[in-house]
Amino acid sequence: MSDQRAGRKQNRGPAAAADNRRALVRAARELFTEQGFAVPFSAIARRAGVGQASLYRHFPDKSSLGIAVFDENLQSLEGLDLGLHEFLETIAGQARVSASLLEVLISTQSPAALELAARLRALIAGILERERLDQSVSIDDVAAAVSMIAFHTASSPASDAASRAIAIVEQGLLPR
Amino acid sequence: MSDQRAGRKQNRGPAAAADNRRALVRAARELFTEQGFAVPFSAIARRAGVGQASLYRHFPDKSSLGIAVFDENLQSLEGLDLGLHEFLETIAGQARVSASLLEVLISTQSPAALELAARLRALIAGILERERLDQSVSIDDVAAAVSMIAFHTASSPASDAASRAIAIVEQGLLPR
Amino acid sequence: MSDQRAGRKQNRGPAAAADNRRALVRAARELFTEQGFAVPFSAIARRAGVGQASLYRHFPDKSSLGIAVFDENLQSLEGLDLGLHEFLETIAGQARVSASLLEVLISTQSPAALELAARLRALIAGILERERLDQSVSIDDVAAAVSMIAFHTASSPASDAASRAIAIVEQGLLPR
Amino acid sequence: MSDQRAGRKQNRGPAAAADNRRALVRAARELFTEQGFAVPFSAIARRAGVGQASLYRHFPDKSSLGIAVFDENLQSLEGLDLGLHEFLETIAGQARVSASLLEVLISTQSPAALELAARLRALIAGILERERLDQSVSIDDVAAAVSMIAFHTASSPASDAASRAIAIVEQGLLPR
DNA sequence: GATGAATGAGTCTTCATTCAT
DNA sequence: AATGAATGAAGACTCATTCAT
Repeated sequence: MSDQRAGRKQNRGPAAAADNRRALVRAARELFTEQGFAVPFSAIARRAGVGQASLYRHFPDKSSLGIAVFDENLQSLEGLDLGLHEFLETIAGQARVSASLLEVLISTQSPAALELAARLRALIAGILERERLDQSVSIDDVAAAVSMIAFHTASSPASDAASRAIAIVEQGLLPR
Repeated sequence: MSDQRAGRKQNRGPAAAADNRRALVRAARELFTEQGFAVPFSAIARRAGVGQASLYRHFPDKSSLGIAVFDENLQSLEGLDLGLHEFLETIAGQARVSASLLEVLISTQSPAALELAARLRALIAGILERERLDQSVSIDDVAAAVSMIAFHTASSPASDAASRAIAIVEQGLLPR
Repeated sequence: MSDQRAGRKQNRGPAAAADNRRALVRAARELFTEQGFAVPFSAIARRAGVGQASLYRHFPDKSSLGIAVFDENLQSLEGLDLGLHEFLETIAGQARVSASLLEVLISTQSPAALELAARLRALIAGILERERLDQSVSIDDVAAAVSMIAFHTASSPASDAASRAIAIVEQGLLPR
Repeated sequence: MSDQRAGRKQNRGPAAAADNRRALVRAARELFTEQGFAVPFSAIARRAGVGQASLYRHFPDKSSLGIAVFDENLQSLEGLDLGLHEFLETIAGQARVSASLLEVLISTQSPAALELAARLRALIAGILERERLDQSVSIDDVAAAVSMIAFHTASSPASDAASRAIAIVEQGLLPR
């Protein structure tokens, strides 16, 4: 009778920490996409193949997980120098995740969340500058547009929900 | 203190039926406003001061309650001959409720829900006619605008969320 | 506005009493057949098209309803002068109801229930006499056989459950 | 009295898993015996002294618990090389449990349930071979006999219900 | 005497969170 | 530091029974 019970996962020790973290963030992104931010916290650990308590060690609550997902999303966007239209399409393309992350921003006042909000605004500012819109379009307007597109697209079953929302909002933002 | 055990509510008999129904719809509207559509179904009975089973007798599920609230809202709007702007402001003014009702429409395919959807479209059609916009603005666009405004305003803590969203969307709808 | 609310059943007064009683017994028999004795008491009133409280007035509990059904069954059997085989087949043919009624007999000690038990034994005694088996087969044995057939047939999904059970039990009863 | 609030149970950690499983199966057997298969699922957790959710972790529904009890029963029988009479007496001796397990077999089509049914038939086949009855008595007949004995004995308050049922059925099975 | 609505207790099931190993 | 099992508190839903009309 060995010490290791069948079916019990190897305890790989500290070395697993980074791997686990990555797996958790990936699982969270998948589940936010499939089921929205309301997924059971425990489902994320299961999907990641990680123990329940390890999830709590890395992320004490769902918000902190959302922040980690958000952070990755921002990082990839920050490298792209997108135009406004592509930016909005990217948001809409991951509408379920985008909406989840906005929920986090709304419900959390942690420094980490505030920092993300600031980075999002900086990202928008860069886009506006690049498109020479920074005189006519405010960051707040674009932020509102992002929220409208994300929540609407995430909720609507219509296949053209995203493109319709983008079309309306884009015309709504541009100077007459 | 009478012989009657405190906490046990009087059974007012069938006469209470209409009162109870009204109280339930009112409580639902309040709680949808305060906490969104995700509010526990049982909380509505509690708020209405009505037994759990009575809630189920009147409304077998949360959707049917949402439909009742929606129906009242539509009825009041149908009498008003609003303009587009006032219409959108009304939606935004009860954003939490509006968003809840849209969730019902999305998640339910019952005949009652479909009828409400049709009435909502008819309401929009009337507005577009009255404003002579029916050639240039589609009902689908306005419906999407309603959804965007409702979900965004319901989610955003910013005090000017509604007016900003309406401004963007209104310009986005109008013909260039 | 008349006194009579739409959808509210006419209160036919005392004249309805006998009709209601009949409808309740019939509904009980149907539901015992379809779903067994465990059907919700309230379902019986609904099926009978009778108010909940009227059910309670006629039959204060499910046992008393079962007794009424049982009584009708016995009355029809008492007029038939069946042979043992036909008797057992009749039991098996209404296995769900038979099992329900046996449950009543087991769980109730009311005079009415005891009287039914006595009548059932008398019925069996008559059969044994007619078949000249009263010297070799005891009433208790037949009663046990009835119970075995009823409960087994009521429970088994096999299509030949009844005939198999009858065959076994019949050979088991007869003198070697 | 320690600092720990009374009523809050120690969390013994994973080490308790096997103990809990055993306690649950034992509690289920007891309660099936005392109250039949209709016993509330939650009562089993209470009797076992185990949290509600732990019960669900080990056994997602009552059927799977019934299968575990059944499995233990079969295992003990499989080692005994019983004769037909002793076999039937064993069934009758635990009639309430036997009847509960038959209910599981009837209501469930899971692979685990089908496997148990197969093992039961194999057990019967072995008995018939050992008693040189395999030419004259079918497995189906014995299975029906088991069901009749179990359900009848489980239901009947008569003290001699089991022996009477066995006597009838045994003569009914044997070749004339 | 009939009606059907009201009531709260009880059961099932899931979830966030904690803990021994 | 990871693991997965344990915990009890909610929430959904149903039922037997009672009551005003």
